[in-house]
Amino acid sequence: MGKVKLENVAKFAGVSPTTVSRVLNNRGYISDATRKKVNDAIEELGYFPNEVARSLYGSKTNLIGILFPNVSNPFYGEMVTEIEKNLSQKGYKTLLCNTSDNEEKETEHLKMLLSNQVDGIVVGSRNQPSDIYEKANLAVVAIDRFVSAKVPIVRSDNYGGACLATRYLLTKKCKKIAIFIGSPEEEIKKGDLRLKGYLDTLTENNHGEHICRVSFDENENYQKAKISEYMDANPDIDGVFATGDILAGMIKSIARQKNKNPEIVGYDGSDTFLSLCGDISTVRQPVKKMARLSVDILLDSLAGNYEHEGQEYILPVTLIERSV
Amino acid sequence: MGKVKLENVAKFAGVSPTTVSRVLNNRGYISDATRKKVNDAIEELGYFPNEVARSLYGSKTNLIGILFPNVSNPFYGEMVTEIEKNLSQKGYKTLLCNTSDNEEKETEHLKMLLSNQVDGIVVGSRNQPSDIYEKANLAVVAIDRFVSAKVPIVRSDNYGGACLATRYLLTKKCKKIAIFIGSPEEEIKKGDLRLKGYLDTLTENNHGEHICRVSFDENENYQKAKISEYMDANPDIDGVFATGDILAGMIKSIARQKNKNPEIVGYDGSDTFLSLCGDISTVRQPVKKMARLSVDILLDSLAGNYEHEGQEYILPVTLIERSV
DNA sequence: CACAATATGTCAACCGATTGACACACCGTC
DNA sequence: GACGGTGTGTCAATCGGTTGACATATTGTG
Repeated sequence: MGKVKLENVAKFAGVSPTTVSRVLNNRGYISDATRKKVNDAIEELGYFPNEVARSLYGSKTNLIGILFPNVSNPFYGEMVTEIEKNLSQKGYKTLLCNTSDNEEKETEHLKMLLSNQVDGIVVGSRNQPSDIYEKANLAVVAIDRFVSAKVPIVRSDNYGGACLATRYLLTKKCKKIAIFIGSPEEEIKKGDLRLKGYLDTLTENNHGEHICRVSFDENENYQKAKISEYMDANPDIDGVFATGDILAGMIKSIARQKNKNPEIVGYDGSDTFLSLCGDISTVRQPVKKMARLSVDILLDSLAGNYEHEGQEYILPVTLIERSV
Repeated sequence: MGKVKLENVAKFAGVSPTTVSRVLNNRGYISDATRKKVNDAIEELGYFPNEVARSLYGSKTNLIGILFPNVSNPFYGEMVTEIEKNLSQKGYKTLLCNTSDNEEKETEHLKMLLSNQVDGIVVGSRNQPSDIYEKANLAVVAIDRFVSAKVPIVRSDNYGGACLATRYLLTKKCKKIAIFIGSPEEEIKKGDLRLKGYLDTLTENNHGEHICRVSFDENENYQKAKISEYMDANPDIDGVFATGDILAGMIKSIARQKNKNPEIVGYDGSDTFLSLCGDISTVRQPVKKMARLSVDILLDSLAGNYEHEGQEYILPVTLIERSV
C-alpha cells in the first residue's frame, strides 16, 4: 500500500485536486458540504499532506536545526527540551545535531542542515566559529557562544555568576579557593568570563588563585585523574568553584574519597542536578527563559526583523545554596 | 542573494545541469577535467544540493523521528544522544519530539512526522499505543514500551533488575523495603516488571510489600510532597527501591531532611547520575547498547528485513553499588 | 433582470533535483 | 571504415503539492 496523496483524496471525495488543496489551505470559496466531504475523505484515507512537496514549492521548511555538544548533560538536555517545546508550539520542527564538541562533526552537521533547507539554527556547541554561518543567509541564534558579528547571543551572566559563587565561598571562610574549568581552551583564551569573575573577586579580597583546567573534551576517567592529581598537589584547598555541575559532582565524590569536604559551588543548576544532588551549591542559569528567548529571537529574525543582529542578551543567574 | 541551485553550478562550470547531476550522483561517464570543474564550481558557489527536492523525487527522506518524553532526564538524554550519533553515522537525520508524556502531544508529533515523510521512528515515550503506528507503514522501534504486535521492542531486563535491586536491599539487612514507582498508571496495571521483580523477591523472602506510586506526570513539588507523606506514614522504612534515578535522588534528599538514611537503589544508571550522585546504588541499563541495537533494528527494517517484527530484545542490567 | 458573490473545475507553471532516452562527437582498435 | 567505449548535451517526465488564470454554474440581492 503506497502513500495516500492529494489526488486520491480528491477522487475519494469526488472533487478536484484543486478543491482539496483549497480546503487544506483555506483559500478561495468552499461550501461547508464540500469541506466536510474532503475532510471526511482525509480522515478516512489517513491522508497526511506531504510536507516535502509543500516545502519544495514554498521554499520554507519550518525546520530548525539545533546544534549542541550532546543532550546527555542535563543542562543541555533541559535547554534542548525547552527549545523543542517552544519551537513545536510555533509550528516548527527540530532537527537535532550532537556535535560532541568536535569541529568536524559540527561542520558536517551544518552542511547537512543547509542541504535540508532549515529555516534557522540554534547553536549551543562550543567550537570555533565556522564561516559557513556567515555564508548561508539564514536565521541563527547562539547560546553562550560567539559565532559571528551578526549572530545574536543568549547567555547567562557568566561574570556575575562567577562573582556570586566566589563571594559565597569567601563568606564560608574558605582560605584557599580553586577554580576548576571545563571549557574549551580557546574559549578560555578569549577571556572566559567565569574565570574572570573568579579572579577579580579573589583579587579584590587579596586571595591567591588556583586554577585547574579539566579539558572537557577528554574522557571522564582522564578528567577524574586530573582532578585527583590536582587535589593531591594542593591538599589544603577548602573551596571550589566548578564551571559546570557535572564537574562539581565529580570533584565532590573525588574529595569524599580523599576524606575531604571542601565547600563546592557549581554552575548551571539544571532541575535534574538540583534533584539528584542535594549537597552542592550552584549558580543557576535560567534555562527556560534562555530557551524561550532564543526561540523568540530566532522566529523574529525569520520574520525579517533584523534588530537582534549583533545583540547580546545576558540573563541574570541566582546562587542556590545547599548544605550537606 | 537567493539560494544557489544546481542550474547555477552548471552555468558557472560551463556544463549542462545533467552533467552536474551526474557528478553529484556518480553516474554515467565523466572526465576528470569536467568533474573537477564542477566540484570547483560547487565549492566556489557554496552549493548544497537541495535535499528537499531530492527527497521528493526519491521518496526517501533519510529522516528518523525520535519520540521521547523529554531529554532532560539524563537517561533519555543519553539514549537520544547515542541514537542520534548512530543515526548520523549511517547518514540519517534526527527529528526530535518531546511528548512530555502527553498523549495528545505524541499524536500531534506523530502526525507531523508522517507529514514530513520520515523513513522511521524510534519511540521511547510511555503513552498508550496509538493506532497511527499501525496505519502508517514505516519502520518503528520501541524502547521499553509496547506499541503494537509488530513493532520490535528494545528494553533492559526490568524484572531481573528489580530482583537484583531488591535482593541487594535484603543483603543489606533492610527490614522494611518500599518500592517507589514513577511509571504511568496504565503501565503498572499491565504488569510493571520492575514491580513484579520487587514483589516476587520479597515474597520469596517472606517480606511484606510497601508500595508508593509517584505519578510521574505530576509536577516535581507534588511528587516530593507525596514521597514525604509516605515516609511520614511509614517511618520505619529502611530500604527503598526507586524505579528511576531521579526519583531515587529526590527520596534521598527528602530522607536526609527527615534525618533518615534508608538504603536506596535506583534504576537507569546514566553516566550523569553516576557522576553526580556518588552515594546511591542503582541498576544500570546499558544505554549505549540499547541505542545501538535500536538503530540497527530500525535500519534493518528499513532495508526490508522483517525478521524483527514482534520481537523483544531484552538486554542485561548490572547493579552498581555505592556507599555513602 | 442584471450583477455580484459564492462555489467548483480545468489547466499549466512551478519548486529543485533525478533519471532515462536519445543524439552527437571523439577516440582507439580490429 | 565500422564499431564500441567514452564524454557531454538536450529534452521531458517525475516526485506531490500550490497557485494563479480562467471558465462555468448556481445562488442571492437590489
